[in-house]
Amino acid sequence: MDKNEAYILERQVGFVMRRAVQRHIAIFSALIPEMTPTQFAALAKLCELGQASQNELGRLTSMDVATIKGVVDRLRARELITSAPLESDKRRLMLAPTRKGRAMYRKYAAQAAEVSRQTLAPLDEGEQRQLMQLLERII
Amino acid sequence: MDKNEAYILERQVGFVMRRAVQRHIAIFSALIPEMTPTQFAALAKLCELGQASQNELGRLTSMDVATIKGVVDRLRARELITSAPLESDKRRLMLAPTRKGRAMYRKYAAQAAEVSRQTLAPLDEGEQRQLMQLLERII
DNA sequence: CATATTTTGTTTGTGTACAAATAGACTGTG
DNA sequence: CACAGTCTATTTGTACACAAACAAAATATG
Repeated sequence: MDKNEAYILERQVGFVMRRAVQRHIAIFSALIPEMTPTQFAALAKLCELGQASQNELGRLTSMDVATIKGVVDRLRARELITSAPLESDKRRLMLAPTRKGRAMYRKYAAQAAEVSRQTLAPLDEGEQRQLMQLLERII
Repeated sequence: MDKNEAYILERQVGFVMRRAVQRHIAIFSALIPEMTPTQFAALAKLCELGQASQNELGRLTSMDVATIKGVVDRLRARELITSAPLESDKRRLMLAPTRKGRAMYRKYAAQAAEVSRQTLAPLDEGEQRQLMQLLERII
C-alpha cells in the first residue's frame, strides 16, 4: 500500500469546496440575515427577468423542482413574490416579484456583492479571477 | 446606476461554488451510490484515527454537533461504526469503525479518489493544483 | 383525431446544515 | 468544597437538495 495512494480527506476537492461554501454561507448570513443565499438567488433572478415560471426559475438558479417549490413557497409567504397559473398553459405557475420583493432586492444587491468580496478577500484580484474561471470550468 | 454595479448571479462565487458542489455530489453518488460524501468523509476520518469522540469527529470533518449526530446515527444503524460512552469522561461518546466499516472504507477509498479526479477532469494538472490552493485559502 | 410522450408542478422520504435551547458532566477558581 | 463557566451530546425547528412517484396539461406522431 503506497503512501501516495492514501486517501487524505482534507485534500479532496469535494471536502474543500464544502468548507468554502460553509464559510461563504456564514458570511452571507452575517451580512444578510433576512434571507438565505438560495432565496436571494431566486429573488434576484426573478427581479432580473421580471417574471418566470417556477420551473424556469429553478433551472436558471440550479434548483431542482422540489427545491425551487420550497424556496418559492417561502418567498411567497413573505410576500416577496406572487404566483399565478398561466392562462395559455395551465401547467405553468408564473412568478413575479412584488413591489416589496423588488425593494428587498434593491436593498440587498450591494450587500450581496459585498458577500462575494468578503468571501474572496484572502485572494488578490488576479487570484480571484483565476478561481472564478477555474470553478466555472468544473461546473 | 452603473452597468458595472449590476448584480449578476452567475458571477457570484457562492453561486458558482454551489453548482460545482452539485456536480461533485452527482459524480460521487454515481461512483459510490452506497453512501453520501458526508458519510464517507466521517467514516474515512474515523478509519484514519482508529477512534474519536463524536464531537472530535465533527470538528475534523467540519460538521456541527447536530449534523455529525445524524451522520453517526446512520453509520451506526448500518453497523459501519460503533459508539460507547467513555468511562473517563461520561460526556463523550467514543466512536470506532467496525470491521464492516473498515472494509467499506477500503473498498471505496480508491473510488473516492476517482471522484476527485473526475470532478477536476476539465482542468490540467497545474490548474487542478491552482484551484485546490485557491480554495484552501478562502476556507 | 387518438394516443404516446413530454413538460410542469406536487408530494413524500431521506439526508445534510445550522441555530437555539436543554441537560449532564467536567474544570477552574475563589 | 462550592459553584461558575465550559464542554459534550441531544432535541427541535427551519431550510436546502435530490430521488422517485404521481397527476394534469400540452405536444408530437402516427
